Amino acid sequence: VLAAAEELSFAVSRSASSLATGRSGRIGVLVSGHLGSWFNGSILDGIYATLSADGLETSIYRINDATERERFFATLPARRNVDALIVASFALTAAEQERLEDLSMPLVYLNQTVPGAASVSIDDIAGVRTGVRHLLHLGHRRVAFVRREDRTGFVYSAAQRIEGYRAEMAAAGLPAAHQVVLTARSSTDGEEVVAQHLSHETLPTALMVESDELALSVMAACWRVGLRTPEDVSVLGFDDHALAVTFGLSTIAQPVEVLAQEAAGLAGTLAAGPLPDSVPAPPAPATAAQPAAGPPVVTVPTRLVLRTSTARPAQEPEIPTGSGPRRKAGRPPR
Amino acid sequence: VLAAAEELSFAVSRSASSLATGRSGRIGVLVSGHLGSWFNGSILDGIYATLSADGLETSIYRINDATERERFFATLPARRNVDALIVASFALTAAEQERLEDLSMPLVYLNQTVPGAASVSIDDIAGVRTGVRHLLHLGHRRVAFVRREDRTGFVYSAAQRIEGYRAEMAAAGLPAAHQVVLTARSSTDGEEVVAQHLSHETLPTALMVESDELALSVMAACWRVGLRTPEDVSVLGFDDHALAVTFGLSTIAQPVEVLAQEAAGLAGTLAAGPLPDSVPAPPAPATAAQPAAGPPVVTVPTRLVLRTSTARPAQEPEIPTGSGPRRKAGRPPR
DNA sequence: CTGTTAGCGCCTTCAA
DNA sequence: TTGAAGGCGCTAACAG
Repeated sequence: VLAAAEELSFAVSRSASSLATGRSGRIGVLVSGHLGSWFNGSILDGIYATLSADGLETSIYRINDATERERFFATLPARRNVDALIVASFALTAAEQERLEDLSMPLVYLNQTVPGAASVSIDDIAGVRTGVRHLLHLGHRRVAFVRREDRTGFVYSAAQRIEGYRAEMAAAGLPAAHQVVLTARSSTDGEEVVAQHLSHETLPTALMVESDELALSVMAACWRVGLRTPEDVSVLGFDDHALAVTFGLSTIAQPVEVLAQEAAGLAGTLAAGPLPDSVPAPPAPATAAQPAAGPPVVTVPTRLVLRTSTARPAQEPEIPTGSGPRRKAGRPPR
Repeated sequence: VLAAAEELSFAVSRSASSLATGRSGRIGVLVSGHLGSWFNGSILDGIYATLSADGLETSIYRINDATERERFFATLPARRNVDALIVASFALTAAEQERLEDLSMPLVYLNQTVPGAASVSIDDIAGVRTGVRHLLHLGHRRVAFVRREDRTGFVYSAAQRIEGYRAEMAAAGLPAAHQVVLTARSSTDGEEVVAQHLSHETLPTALMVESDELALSVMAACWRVGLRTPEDVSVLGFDDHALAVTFGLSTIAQPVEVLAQEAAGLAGTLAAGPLPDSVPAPPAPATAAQPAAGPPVVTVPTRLVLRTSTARPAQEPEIPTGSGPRRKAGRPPR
């Protein structure tokens, strides 16, 4: 009997087994934007890898614009079709978060912390602070931050990164007046950034860029007009995009594989837990004992990766680095 | 009644409906390698977009190594879990193709033509021929081809591209002796390519590179050693990677969105056709009339996209371009 | 045209 | 330990 099954390479129908067991063996991933973008692609790959190792499938829910966003939260297509949902998208509104609660299935937020919900994220602000600190320690004082305009109403955790810049600059005694923010309209808008950079009264010597994609575009635009990196300007990115290594871009690495693995593992575990009541549960009585520990909130560390786009500024800084012996100026190490 | 359903944002269970109807509303996509790679990501995005417009879901089957490859074809997990399969991976062996036939579900090959099967692909060879022709018309004679070593037993349609180079060079009266092939070990191995390039007795003036990813790596390596593009060497890529525009890489554009859309549309249509017999059909009698037309085989055109990495060679070519009046040498147009 | 019912394929429970 | 049966939620066929 088994031999025959083997012979015909019988595969169980997930539909039928799901109907019988009440679980679909599927984890949903809510993403926004292009699936082929560096972040989405990497996250998807990591999630797929760890889920498939557990025999689970990955279901994608992609939201590209306001209409799709509205419809997703109106119809909640994930309901009863996945066992858990990983939210790896823009920042949700409170109303949207509540709506997802209605799903009565485990939720895992990725790069987005929600009170009372499981999440796994990096610390965007700490990451940027590390990056800016690195530039300051190299001797830079005129450090600009390069950000990207918010797109169509979608806010990402990356939008917080500028706060890390502000905080670290302020901590170094370089408050608002010394801070310079350059703004790109899109991630490929390096030209505009260089234009703003070159228009500034006192040329920044280093650029902390919100994302690698934008940083690469900025570097390319620099080179086009003859600005060398790091000789004329240091450029530091954020993400560790696949092509950062190709172009020698120093960056704050965001460990997407770890992020994805943690989120997927968590989602898988939670999904394997007790089945949610099929009938909408009545509001929990106020007397119910609170669960001892809240849902897991994991933060994975970022890491500064030095390549060849950052170095000490060409001129000796006017302000000494601070404590420690004053070092002799030398050629920045390659 | 309907109001109540609306209220609770009821969503049908795909599992149950699939069990009842015999169709899962799901299309499988077989891919290999990293889901976040430019090609996989773009294809997935396009497929997802057109499928979801038809209310279909996308199921990913990713094969990363020989073990996974073997297991996929042994267990055929797609069986009974998707309504059609899009094969967007390495070139399948004849045995593997036959195995997929066992699934008795519609198959659509993407960038891979299989006799008797539906497929949608670009013409890799014609694409490269166009690219090489462009370089020859610019006046280049010492045109090298840059390829990537086969990885672990996975052969991709891109491996044929070198044939386009050979053919076009030969057609231009530049046979084997004039042809130069540089080989990279990986897509990020530009250094090695430039090393080989600079070691060659007579320096090629143009490089036709198998893929944009590799071309970007080659350009970066060129710049690192002071070789300018296109002044010192023209570089032409293949794909139209998202970052090609950022770095001004001229390229043969492969319209992935179209590819994906066609494949998904085809798969959706075929999946909507008659249900396959659930009992394995007996071998068709030899007398059965052949269906009039074979399955659809669509070829989508590639397109030369000129940016700033290709130009006329610095020196006047030794051999005149051929027919037509000899033009005066001038600065290559930017 | 609306209301009822059988059954899709699998899992789990209960009986043998 | 092995075998038979009910039901998961939905659809389609059928009866009213």
